[in-house]
Amino acid sequence: MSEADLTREKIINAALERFRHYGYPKTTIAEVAEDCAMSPGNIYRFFKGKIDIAVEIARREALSAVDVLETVLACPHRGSRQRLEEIIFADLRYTFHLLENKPKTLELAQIVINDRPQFQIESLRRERRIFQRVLHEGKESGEFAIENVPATTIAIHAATTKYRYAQLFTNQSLHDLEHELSHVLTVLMRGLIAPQKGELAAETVIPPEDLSLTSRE
Amino acid sequence: MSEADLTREKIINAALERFRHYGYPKTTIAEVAEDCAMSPGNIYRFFKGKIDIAVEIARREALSAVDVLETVLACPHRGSRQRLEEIIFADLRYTFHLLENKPKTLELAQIVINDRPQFQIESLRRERRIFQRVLHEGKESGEFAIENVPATTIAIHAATTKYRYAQLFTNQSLHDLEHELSHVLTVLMRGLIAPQKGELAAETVIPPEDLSLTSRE
DNA sequence: CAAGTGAATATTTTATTGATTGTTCAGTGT
DNA sequence: ACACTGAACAATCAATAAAATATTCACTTG
Repeated sequence: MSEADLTREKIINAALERFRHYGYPKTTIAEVAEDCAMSPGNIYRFFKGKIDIAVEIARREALSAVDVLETVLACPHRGSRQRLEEIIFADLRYTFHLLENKPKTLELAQIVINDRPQFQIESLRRERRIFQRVLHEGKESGEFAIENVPATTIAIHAATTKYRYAQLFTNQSLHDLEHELSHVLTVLMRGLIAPQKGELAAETVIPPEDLSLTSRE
Repeated sequence: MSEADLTREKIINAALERFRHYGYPKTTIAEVAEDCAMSPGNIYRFFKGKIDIAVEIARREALSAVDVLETVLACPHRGSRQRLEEIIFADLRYTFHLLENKPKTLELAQIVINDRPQFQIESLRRERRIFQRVLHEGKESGEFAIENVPATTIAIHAATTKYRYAQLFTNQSLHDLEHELSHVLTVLMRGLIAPQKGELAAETVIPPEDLSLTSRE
């Protein structure tokens, strides 16, 4: 990593700390510069403006959120249904805890999206790509009866909107949301699973929470 | 209707006009009173405060929204699937046009919900009750294979959250949303419909818009 | 010349204050 | 007793002045 890149990282980390503690608006460039033992002006050799530091931080947060889902995806599983369900539950739990433990993260994301609407669109697209992998694999294995994988991916993603950053929509408890989601998934899965001579697919069971995925500190 | 009730109605209508034109915050009690040819003080014999006038107006709006869905429900239909789908599409279209044509209505609703969170909970509950009627009837007729009607009602309602006041979540066009919703409904309906020896239920077709339901002026 | 400074400037935020508005209530007329 | 008034008071808002901050840039430094 070049010298310049290291300086850039130093700035990002200093800003991250400040944003987490005091929030984006109350963090000044002068403070970040001081934390990095440099002058305010020098920040601008690495970032076009204050908002661009926030964009970079939010971009990394979004990528690490997708990483959590990828980790779930990588776990050995019995079938596509279970994989898909665990990913959606992981999404609910990860975003729920995020808003509970690091409320400034949401504030930052909203500020970034306000300035760069494209940011949200791309984050959603990345997430859908993971869903699509599972749906595709489920279709190949014959577990899912899907005619149009991209359209169905969008459908599953849209139908579970309420369970991403759920606190934005409702003040239900996580426990409540998990129960509700299990009912949603029961219907969705019955709609996806290849019909077996008159038998109804089983109800969704709430998977145990994998605490190793929860972001701590 | 008693004399007092008539005065109350006069106040509500005057306030409604003002709220629609100028919004809640920029409407003063003095103005509403003047429109009613009475003194500001007299308003308070009929409403505890300014916010309570807004609550009453929002309550009526919410009831008339449910009425629209009831109207759809009352139309003669071939089956429960079609009824349910038309209700959900009507919901999307009605709320979409509402936010497009009467943006002050949303502002008012948000102000009311902010002060009276219970208001939203009850509105959602009223809507779910309509869904539940259709699900129940579909179960009785054998068209739907549902074990737990209340839980499934909650599931269908939650899965279609994105299509109520959609502009709050996305800036997709109505046309886009209708397409997306048709995919969501395809999966949901396959999950609801009693399985028929290995046959996949048909894809959802976007129903024609019934313009008589659109709120005009 | 690459890395950085810090004072100057433009923009945004915050604090202050005067004006407006929501609400109350003693009082008027019926 | 009832329907209502309008002035008084408290709470809120809007305008603006003051302060803080983001950003630029001419200028060191190594």
